[in-house]
Amino acid sequence: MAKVIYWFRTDLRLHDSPALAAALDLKPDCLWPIWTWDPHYVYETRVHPNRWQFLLDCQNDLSEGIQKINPKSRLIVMREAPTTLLPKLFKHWKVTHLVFEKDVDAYGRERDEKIIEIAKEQGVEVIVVNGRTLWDSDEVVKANGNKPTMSIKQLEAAAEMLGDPQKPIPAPKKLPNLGTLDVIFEQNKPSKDIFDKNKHNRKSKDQSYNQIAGPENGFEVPTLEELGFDENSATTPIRGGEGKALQQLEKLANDSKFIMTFEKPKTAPTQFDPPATTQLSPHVHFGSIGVRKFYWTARDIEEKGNSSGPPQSLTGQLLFREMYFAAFAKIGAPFLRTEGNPHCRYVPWSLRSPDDENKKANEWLDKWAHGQTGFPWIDAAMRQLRQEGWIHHLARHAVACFLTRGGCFIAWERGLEVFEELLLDHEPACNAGNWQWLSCTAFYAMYYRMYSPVSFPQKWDKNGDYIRKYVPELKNIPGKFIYEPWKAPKDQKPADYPEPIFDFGERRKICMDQMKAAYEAGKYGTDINSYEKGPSRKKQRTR
DNA sequence: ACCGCAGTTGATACG
DNA sequence: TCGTATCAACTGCGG
Repeated sequence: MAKVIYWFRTDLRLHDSPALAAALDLKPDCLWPIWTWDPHYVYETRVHPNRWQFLLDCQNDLSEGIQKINPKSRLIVMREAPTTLLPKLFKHWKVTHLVFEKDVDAYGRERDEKIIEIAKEQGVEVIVVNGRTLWDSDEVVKANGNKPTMSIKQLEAAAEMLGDPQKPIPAPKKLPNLGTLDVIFEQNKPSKDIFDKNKHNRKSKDQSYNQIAGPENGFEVPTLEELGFDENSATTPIRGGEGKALQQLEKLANDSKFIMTFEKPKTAPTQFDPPATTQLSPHVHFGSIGVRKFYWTARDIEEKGNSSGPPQSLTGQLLFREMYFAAFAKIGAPFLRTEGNPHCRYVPWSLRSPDDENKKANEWLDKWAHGQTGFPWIDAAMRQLRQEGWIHHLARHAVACFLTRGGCFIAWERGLEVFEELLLDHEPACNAGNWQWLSCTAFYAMYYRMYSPVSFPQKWDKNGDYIRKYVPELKNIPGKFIYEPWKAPKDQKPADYPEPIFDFGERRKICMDQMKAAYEAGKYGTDINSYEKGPSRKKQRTR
């Protein structure tokens, strides 16, 4: 008689879930679909209200989806950290099995190892199933000679060895009833001195831990109000939920021309109505779309036509995600920073530490983060990001290059933190990997290829319609000045738009020279304690 | 080993 | 006003 907890994390869906299928294979007597409301996410991760809203959408939709299959079940949200909560549930609810989807995120792995150990002690069987990625990232690493995948070629070669990803499976038709929901134990509240990284976004104190089963005592999904956010704080039109995700995917599947001709570098970052790419990334992050479902939908159509294929095609984009997951899986927590990361080049950026008191650099960072640099293309992208939680991939390239090697020369980790807060699709592996790519510290090396904040966007948007939408101060400026308003004559220059923070041409040269010097020094994140005088990595390397 | 090539660019010169 | 060639000059990869 199996009594099973299915632990939902970043797999907020019923379709294409090999882990949920494994739980149902146990033919459970009862099954608890549980979400643990973890202080690590609530306080220790930067999350904008836009992303909270998306997550709550996903949870509400999932709970409804479960109830549609079995009206006597629903998503059970319990407000406590999993490492203290699950052992109590095991004991008091007489749980026999715990099932969840595999996670290779540095925090996730540590959390899951603890849980697995405790479960073993209590005689609870744990079943972990790969589902978040197309291939188990640990298997990818093994197939890559036990090394992190640092190029798309390496990922493709490893994937070739592992064979095609599994085909997606349909949602279950039946779900078991819930077991007991008696809470005959104390709630462990988050420590009082835990640092709340989201305090600046809250109107009032977070109330989500008041009761373990929520304010209605029904294990319900929390609300933005409970989290202390103003009701108008979620400004994005992009909403979550498996239902929405499947609709979006179906629309995509019916547009085979879009899929067959898709080449990421050719899509326009300035296009906004509708955007030039699928906007499925937040669903991929929260698991409201299954990555296998997405992959096979795209691949079947790519193969029927004359698609360019990976890496530029739609499936290619998912392969980049696999590459970053496998790199993170192997490198672990140091992948999220330069320090201690043997694969990340050391560059003497400004603000290498968040407490660095470089006044000018801090001012530039702040203006960059809030879309006030005086470069309309950069500001438009950063304002769209803050407002909507999503910008096109190439816009991310442009603003990331601008903050790091192509303008401000500020440490990529400072930009990563801003993206962590604002992106709906924030995925630690992809975010860190892309910041390393754009700052030319790993994955990519052509630092002399620099995005111009003036000429790059003009390839797609000569008139600057994108700027006019997101930087309303410039709505009526003539097209020939829209990317360079500082060149406009006084009477045509809007008074409420800032002057540029620097002369881009000058900064371009300074950054390029510094990057050249950093490449010649050849030091990496593991040289960080000795980088002023330590031996050059270039000379040590035997290749 | 060595060589040539290609990779999510920009500025300029040319017909 | 275009499209295209060229240079700048790093790595990983394949022949």
